[in-house]
Amino acid sequence: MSAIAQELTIGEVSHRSGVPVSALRFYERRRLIGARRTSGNQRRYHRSVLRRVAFIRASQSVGIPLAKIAEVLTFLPPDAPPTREFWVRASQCWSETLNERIAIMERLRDRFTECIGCGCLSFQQCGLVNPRDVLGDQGPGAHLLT
Amino acid sequence: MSAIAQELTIGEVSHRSGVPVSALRFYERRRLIGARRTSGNQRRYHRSVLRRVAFIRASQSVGIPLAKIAEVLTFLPPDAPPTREFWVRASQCWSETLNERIAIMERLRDRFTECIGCGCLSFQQCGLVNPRDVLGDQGPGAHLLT
DNA sequence: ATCAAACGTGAACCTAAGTTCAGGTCAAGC
DNA sequence: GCTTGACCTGAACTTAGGTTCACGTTTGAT
Repeated sequence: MSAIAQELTIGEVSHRSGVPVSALRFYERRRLIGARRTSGNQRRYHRSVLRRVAFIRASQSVGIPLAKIAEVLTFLPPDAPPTREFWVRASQCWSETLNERIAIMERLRDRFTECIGCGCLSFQQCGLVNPRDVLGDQGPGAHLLT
Repeated sequence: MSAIAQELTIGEVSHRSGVPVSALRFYERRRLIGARRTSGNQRRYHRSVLRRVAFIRASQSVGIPLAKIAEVLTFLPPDAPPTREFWVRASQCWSETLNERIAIMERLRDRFTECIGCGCLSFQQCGLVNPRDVLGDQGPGAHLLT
């Protein structure tokens, strides 16, 4: 399969990471990953791309949009394993975010429970249905990040 | 503004709820809300639509997709204030979901922190980058719900 | 009776995150 | 040296959740 030791084809990266080939190409267009090309224009990946891809998927799984992930990935040296420095920076970005989201959801969960208690006679005044104090006035959708 | 007491135009609902008129019409197409029509085909809403809309937005704010919200709204009697029964049912649906999501994010946050400690020499074996045990094999995106 | 503001409709457009497809090229085992 | 599976590209399509637009009708205050 792989010719030169340590270099991976897109199929190998896909298989090892569980991420579809189409998604890998898509991430490349969005500049989240990169690869050198063979003389025949095929992609050849450095092993470290597996870590990048893993990082991307882990981040996505908590709802972080690709654009944000791309920003954080600029801390990661291309074609090299993630440094401790990278982890410190990424973690600063992510865990603040995660903590905020956790807090938002806990508040909402608790308010739901309160609403049951109160029978929601005061629905319109109730914190649950006026979550602006928590979420701000950001329009529709799940504005947990962005 | 309002002619018959308690009936609201779409503009009034929009203004009071903070939800754009276009979104209200969109929710109607998705059968999340409804309204009677005047002889001139304009929408007239029962006051209770404000509660429905508030419920929709509160639910969306924690990432619940409209389709799921629509399901839960079938418990809500049309043109009537939410009953205690409704709250019990909705809360059963939502708080299970919220608890799961909170748990997922806490695990991921903690793993991020671990990764800093470990310098991620074992990145590929690390729980963070192989979150399938947590999220299952659901493909891309934030599969926290659905 | 008039007239502007508010309302109505359908169609097109938008972002995110991809997937699918058509048509063509590369590479490696036999 | 040939063949087949893997790879390439760009374009079109998808779902969610809407927004924007063009164009026509209703309302209700004066």
